[in-house]
Amino acid sequence: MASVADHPILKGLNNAQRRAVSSSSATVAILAGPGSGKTHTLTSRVVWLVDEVGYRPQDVVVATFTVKAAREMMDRIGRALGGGREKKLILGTFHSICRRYLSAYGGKIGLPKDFGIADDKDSRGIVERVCKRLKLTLDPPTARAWISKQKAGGSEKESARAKKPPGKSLGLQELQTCYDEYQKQLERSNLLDYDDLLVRCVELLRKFPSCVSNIQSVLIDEYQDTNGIQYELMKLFAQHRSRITIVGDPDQSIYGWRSAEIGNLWRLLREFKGTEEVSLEDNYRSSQSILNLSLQVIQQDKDRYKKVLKPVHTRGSRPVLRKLKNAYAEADWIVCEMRRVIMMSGNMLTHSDVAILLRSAALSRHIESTLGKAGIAYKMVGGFKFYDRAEIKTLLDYLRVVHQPHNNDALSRIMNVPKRGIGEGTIKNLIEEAEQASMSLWTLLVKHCRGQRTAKTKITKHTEQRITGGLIRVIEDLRKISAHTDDVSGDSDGLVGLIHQLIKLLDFERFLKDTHPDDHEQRWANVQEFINVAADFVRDLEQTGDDTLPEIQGLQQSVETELLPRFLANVSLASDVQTGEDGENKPLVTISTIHAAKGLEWPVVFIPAVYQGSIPHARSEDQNEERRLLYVAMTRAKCLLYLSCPTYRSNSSDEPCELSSFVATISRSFLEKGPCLDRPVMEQIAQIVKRKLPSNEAIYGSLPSMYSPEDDFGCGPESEQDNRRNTSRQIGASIDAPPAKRPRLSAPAGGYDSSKELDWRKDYATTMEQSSNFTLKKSGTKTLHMLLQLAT
DNA sequence: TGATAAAAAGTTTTT
DNA sequence: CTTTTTATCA
Repeated sequence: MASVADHPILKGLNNAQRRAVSSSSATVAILAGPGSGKTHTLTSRVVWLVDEVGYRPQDVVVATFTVKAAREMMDRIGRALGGGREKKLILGTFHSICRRYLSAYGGKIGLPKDFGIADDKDSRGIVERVCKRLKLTLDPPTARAWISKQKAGGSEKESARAKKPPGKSLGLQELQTCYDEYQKQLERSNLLDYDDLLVRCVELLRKFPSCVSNIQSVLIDEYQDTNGIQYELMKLFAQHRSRITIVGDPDQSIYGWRSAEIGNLWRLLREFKGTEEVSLEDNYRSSQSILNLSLQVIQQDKDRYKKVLKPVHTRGSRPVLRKLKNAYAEADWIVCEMRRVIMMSGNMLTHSDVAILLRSAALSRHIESTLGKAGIAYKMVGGFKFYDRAEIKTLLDYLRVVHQPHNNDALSRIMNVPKRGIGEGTIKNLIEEAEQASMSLWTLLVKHCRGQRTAKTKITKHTEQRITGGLIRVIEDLRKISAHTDDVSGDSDGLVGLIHQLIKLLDFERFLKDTHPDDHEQRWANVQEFINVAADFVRDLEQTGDDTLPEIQGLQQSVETELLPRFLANVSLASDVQTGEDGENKPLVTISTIHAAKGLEWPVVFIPAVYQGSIPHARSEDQNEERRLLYVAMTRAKCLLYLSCPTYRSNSSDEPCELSSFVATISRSFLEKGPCLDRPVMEQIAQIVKRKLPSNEAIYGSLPSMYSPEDDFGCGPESEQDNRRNTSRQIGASIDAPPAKRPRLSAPAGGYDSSKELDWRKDYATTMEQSSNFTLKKSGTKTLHMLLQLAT
């Protein structure tokens, strides 16, 4: 026993955590609030199971919900385990694990070998088409949501959720027809949508349990987010030994809209008697006052499962609820306050210690442009996706057609890109015609152009030539190249070569210049970046050999040889592109959606737009979930937490804006303005972040003279002007100059002595200059490339 | 029939 | 502020 307690992995864990990590129970449920070290505990248990219990890494399944969480976990386990053994773990998001199993064993359940993955856009397009063709009176998005719900619910009737057939039985009938037709379409294009990955994997593991006969233990992170089908998957993965470890927090369940069922927790405890429950009660993250206030928010939910949260840190300063005139003032204030905090900490805190968390990605616009103008570098997490940029999407669609010519949707999207004189109507007709003849669009086109069959849709000679020469030819040439990339070990830049060739054949740079004269450089840079991403992918795959499943005796698995399908799958399943290694040099402020911020923490957190309609969102169905969302956001903060709310909406009509009901009743518990940041306060912060606070001399010496160390935004002599919207933006450091080519350095408003400004502004100058391109461009077009520019 | 210009409408969260 | 629909012209 004593030797067990001595294992290095248990060092630095508290008693409850140790109990969870080293538990010999078959099933372990770790329930704990934010900041209690849940993920750390889970990773430690993985290490424990491998190192101490002796399971082979390839016999352990670890499932997460986001790609980011999976990467993070892989990193952490790797560090603790060493020897690169973590790479053998079956670790990833549910979706990526399922994809792996399906490509290895999908043949057993009649799945074609080279199935593709239908992303959001594909599936939306298909549903729309189906609705139109069958003349259904359905709202396509609603239908799609319904279909997804059906799939995600799981097949076991545990969830007696026959609750809402939206509307009448007629509606239900239509939905069902739409569902069937949708599936038929997917099948025809050899595609699986996100939900299908899970559904089909359940089918596989149920019919062929031997695929997972090696699995010793299954671990699930963020368990409160599992939906019906994921619960089934979990059980199926664990079907041979029933060894399951889950960690979760019902208060942080924020994926109900994705059919997550909190009930899965009780279900687990019921179905697996003798589950050891461990609760982690110590909160290592936040100051007492942040924790108290977050608790006040979440406790408004009367039905919740109550948990203990014991702060280990000092009281800290009270969170702030700031009211501003409008969203512009709000953004300006954030910049101001952020600077104040950093200055008053004598740079103990930097930009990378600050996060701005948003209910929806669209809210980032004001903030991004204000940060840009203030010359503050930032990174945006969630929201925009690199792979969604038009030019990248086009290239990807070409690649998808190369891989799967029968993917009608991808083909129809690229048919007229670059322009080949085929209009929307023509494409629609052709698809329709192919549909009638039950062949794919590709087959129809090829047949037509070879003269084996004349399409009844009119195609002029000229366009026909362009299709033959420009499209069919390109695809077929590329397919030849692709065939040579077959073995991974051989030609290592096969994939990259393929992409290069594609770009060359399309004359893509010229195409971009022609179609986007204003910002073709941007877009071309994105294309270059895309090539880099592909190269990285190839390199990573060669290094890690990741993605493969352990061999099981007596079981034939088809080996994934081709690079292209793997790359495409990776793209569909990755929400963002890895920016990791590049961005770390410059401290960047993080802007993120709340959803994407789950599991992360920052010393300083801003939550703007805390108003009715944003949190809770106007379109949300579940108030409690919205409240939990706010709770998640608030509990990301370690030391300083700021909520803010504009009094007026800033879209054309200046309607008044109502404070979120979640904080309205407790608004008196907040400070109205940023706290005083004197020495004692800063020392508490230093203690929480475990850094050393610079001396008073160092802090105050570098302060601009006459600098007011208070949060007096909007109270100074300038405040009169703030009433006009356009001038209200000038607080952010650089904008009171007339519009210049490059943001000019000038004194912030508010009556400081501008002659002393130079010293402290020097730090910002470099980023400011580099960021000029990004502030002057339309703000929607920020790209990875720009971030890289900022970073280097 | 397709491309271009002008007008209109639309914005949650992720795999 | 942007994407999608509609009208007009070639």
